[in-house]
This record gives sequence, structure tokens and C-alpha cells, in this order.
Amino acid sequence: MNNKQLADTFTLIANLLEIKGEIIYKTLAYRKASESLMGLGREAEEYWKEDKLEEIPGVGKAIAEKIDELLSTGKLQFLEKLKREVPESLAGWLQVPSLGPKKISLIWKTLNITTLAQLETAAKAGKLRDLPGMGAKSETAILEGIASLARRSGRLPLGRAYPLAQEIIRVLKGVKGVVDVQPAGSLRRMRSTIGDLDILVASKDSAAVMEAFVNLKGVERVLGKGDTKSSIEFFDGVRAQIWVHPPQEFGTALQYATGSKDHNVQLRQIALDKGLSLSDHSFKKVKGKGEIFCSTEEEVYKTLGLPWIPPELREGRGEVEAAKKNKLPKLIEVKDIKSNLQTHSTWSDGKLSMLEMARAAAIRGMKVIAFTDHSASLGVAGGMKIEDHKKQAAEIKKIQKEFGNEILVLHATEVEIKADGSLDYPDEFLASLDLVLASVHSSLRQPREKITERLLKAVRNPHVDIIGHPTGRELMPDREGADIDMEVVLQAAAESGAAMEINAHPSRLDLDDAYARRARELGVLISINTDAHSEGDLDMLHYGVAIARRAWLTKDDVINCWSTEKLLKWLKQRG
DNA sequence: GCCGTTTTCGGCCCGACTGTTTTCAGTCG
Repeated sequence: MNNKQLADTFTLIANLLEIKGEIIYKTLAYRKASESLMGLGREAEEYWKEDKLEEIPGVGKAIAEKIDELLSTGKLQFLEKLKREVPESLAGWLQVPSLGPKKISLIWKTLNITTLAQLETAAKAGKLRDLPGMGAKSETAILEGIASLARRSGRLPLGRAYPLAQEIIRVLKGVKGVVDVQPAGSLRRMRSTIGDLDILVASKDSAAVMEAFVNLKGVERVLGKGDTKSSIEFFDGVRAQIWVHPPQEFGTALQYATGSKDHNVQLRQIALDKGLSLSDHSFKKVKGKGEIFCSTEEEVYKTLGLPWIPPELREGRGEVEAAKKNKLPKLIEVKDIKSNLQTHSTWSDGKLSMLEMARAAAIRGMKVIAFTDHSASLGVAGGMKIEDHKKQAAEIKKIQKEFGNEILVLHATEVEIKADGSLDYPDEFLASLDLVLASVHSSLRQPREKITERLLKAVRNPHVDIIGHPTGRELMPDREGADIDMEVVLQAAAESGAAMEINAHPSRLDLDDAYARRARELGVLISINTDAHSEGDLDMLHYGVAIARRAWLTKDDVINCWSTEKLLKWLKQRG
């Protein structure tokens, strides 16, 4: 049982307990454990083998025992019993906007219905409006909620959320009286998937901002509109909300709205230790009168005696402790990246010729570009036969002359790691290339042991320099990655010296931040590449850098930040 | 149910907004 399955189990428990009416802090504990497992970067199973489950944040005695039972037997008596008390299908109702645990429990117990379809039928028949505390409007809200749920498809990938947010921000910046507009929430923390879009506006005239917001293009309905907060839903089910604060309290407001919840809890505790109560409006003295306003986040952190903490780190994963000791990492930035070591040209499935792509990369400040066109067995992507490489090498020689020192073009490959773990090209040929990136694209559903073994073979092949998008996961469309024992693979990479990729394309973002952080802990080199198939893809680099920042990476951890000389020396050494 | 450099017990954020309400409950972030 992997971390995701464990996390899903604890989320289900939290949902069912909430509907059952268990005290809120118990359900919060299960949710926290679930989130912690998702962000762990190592399999809980390894903690289990070492008898160290309780070292996982948010896991205490009771949850450790449950993980133990799940890993030993694959089942959990506690959950089985809970499901007999609260029908599992009710947990899905929590996804319906406007429905929370109290109303779900009320509807379930009074009308004795348990499925979403029954709920919809009951609402349409007008059976909900007579329940205590409900009326015609709540009934309509539930019907709209069910419809909206059908339109939405889970969390929003960062690659969709980010451009949409930029557009909203652009429009709001044009509203009269607006001083500043910033993304907040998981969007500002650059999580690979986003719940709703959170945006913060600094302005004294909130009415004008709210008016512009609810009239944005593509708004399907207005979910709420007030003086300080409004929220809307777009036709595709995506939701956005804004808060408007006066400029003098923008710092506390932005800090508050950025989260994460865990991070904010820790900051508020530090504030309390200093006799201050921190809210989105200000710091208030706990005893007596007095209020401190912060127009910038820097002032908020300074008031707490801390250096400013980059939003990508604010996940409650040790960043506050590091800030206290003044040991925050100097995070990598987009401008540190000097090379792009996975790109595709018309030699396989790329849209541009090598000349066009190299030029586009040079314009974006790259000093090195590697063409990693697909290898023969990936037929759907026009994989290259070995004999084609001679012609490609000749073309590279030719275009290199045109570029001179402007950009160095490397002759490389994205060689297929085949289902049996062998590589698509023989070692002698791989040795002749400047750079070898190896990836899996097929048979991703192999059993854990088998697919892990495939990756291990590639990691240990001395000619392989980089493992491309290691898990094969996709976010657009949503496709889970292969069931890989990443800890074993990362340890092997630490030994062999092969780099692991953070694929910057927003449809991949693979490795994710949890694995990348673990990689750094183990001393594994990281390579951030755009996997560009078109010119526009080259501009996706910042997504990969964001994941790296979430993983606490500095420019020293990433081979794309090396000088050309250092990179070439490394490649030569590896053979 | 978790957690602890004052605590092994008593906290764990709390305010905005909506709807059904005569003063509040539920949802949401």
C-alpha cells in the first residue's frame, strides 16, 4: 500500500467522522496525517519497516497503529466499522459546494437517502426545503452544487490555474483605485494542483473591484459578493475568489491568504509568544491596546523576528524552524538556469527544426540546448532509428557554426527504457552521444517491483546521464504515475551519479516537490528541463523552477545552473 | 487524534458571508 492509498484512506476516515459528528479536531488530525503522507517523499512503508512511523509529522500512536494494520493486512477494522455506521457514499456529498457535514447528516437521517442521485431527486422534488434550517434557496444551492460538481474535474492543474489567474490579475489591476493584486493560496505557493483560485487586492474602493470581478468574462454565476470577499464560478466549474483589503494591511492579508494553514498556525504561535495576535488585518496586542499594521509581508515576518519566507516553502515542513535559525535555503531562480537538456525537434515529434528551436532557446538566455529526440521504439512519437542520427549529427555541426558561442547544441537522445528494462539503443551507440536522457513512456502499469527494476537498470547504466520525468505521471489529463519505489531509485541515483529530472512541462511536473526534496537530501543531482516540443513550451520553465523551489533546491543542486565547462566535464566523465 | 525548549492536559484560527433567521447555524477558506 503506497502513500497515496494510505492518505486516501485517512481522508475517507476524516470525512466519515465529520458526518458522524465526531469532534472537529479528531477529523483534522486525520486530514493532517493524510496531507503529511502525500508530502512525505518517502514511502511510509519504509518508516514502518524501521518502526519509526511516529516520526511522520501528524502521525501519533493511534494513526501509527492504523498504518501498521493497513500495511500488514491491507484492511482496517476501524474503517470497516465506521462504514457500517456512516454510509461511504455520503463522503462524496462533501464535494458538493454548500453541503457540509451538518446538512449531510440531517438529510441522510431524516430522508434516509445515501447516494448523490437520490439527493438530486429529493432536491428536485422539493423535499429538502422543509428540513429545519433549510429553505428553497438552500435547495437550489444544492442542485447547483451538484451540477457544478459534474462540470468540475477535481483539482485544477497549475498549468491551467496560473494563466487564468494572470488574466484575472491583469484585469483587476486596471480597476480604478487598485494599488496591488497578487495571487494567494496554493496558487502562490505553486502547488502542482490548485483547489480554487485565490486572489488578493489592495484597494480602498472595494465596491469597484468587486463589480469588475463578478463581471469577468466567462463567469457562470456569482457565489457570493460582499465588501471584503467575493467568489465566482466560471462556466467550466473553475472557482475564483478575491479578498479586498486596504493597502496598509495588505502584508498581513497576503500572508494570511497565502497559507498554508500549517504555516500560519506556526506563525500565529510565534506571535502569541510575543504577546501579539496575528490576523489578516493586523497584529493586535493581547493585553491592553495597540495594533501593528503591515503593508508588506516582509514587515509581517520582521515583526515575528523572522526573515521573509518564500511562499513555495510555506507548507509547514520545517521552514519556520529554518527561518528561526536563519538557515533558509537560497532558492533557485529562473535566471539561474543556463541549459535546456530535454527538447524535441522535427527529427521526432517536435514542431520546430533544430535551428528554430535552438534560436528560440538562445533568445531566452540558454547557453546550452540538448536535442533529445525520441528513440526508435516510441513509434507514436516518430522515434529515430540509429542511422538517422548520423544525419542529425551533421545538421547539428552545421547549425553550430551559425550560432558560434551564442549557444552550444548537444547531440542527445531521449532513449526509451523498454518494458524489459533494456534501453532502446546499444551502449556503444549511447557512448557516442553528447548526452543521454532515459525515460519510460510505456508499460507504466507494471507491478512495482518490475517497473522499479526497469528504472534501476537505467540509473545504473553508466551512459545514462539523466532520468526523464521519472514517474511518468500526467496532470493534464490526469494520469497517475507508475508505482515506483522511488526511495530505492533515488538511492541508486545518489550512488551512480545520474541526475533525476524535474520535467517543467505543466502537464507533467515530474519529479514532484516531495520526491525532489528527498532527492536533495540524498545528494542526488537534479535537472530541470522544459521537454519543449514547440517554442511556447520553452516558456514553461518557471513551473519546473517552482517545483524545485518547493523542494528547497538551490542552484547548486541543479545541473542546468552549471557553467558550460562544468556541464561538459561532467558529461565527459560519465561517458 | 496530535502535540510539547513554559504544558503529558488542554489547546487546536476565526471572521466573512449566506440563508433562514428574530439572534443564529452552517459553510468556507
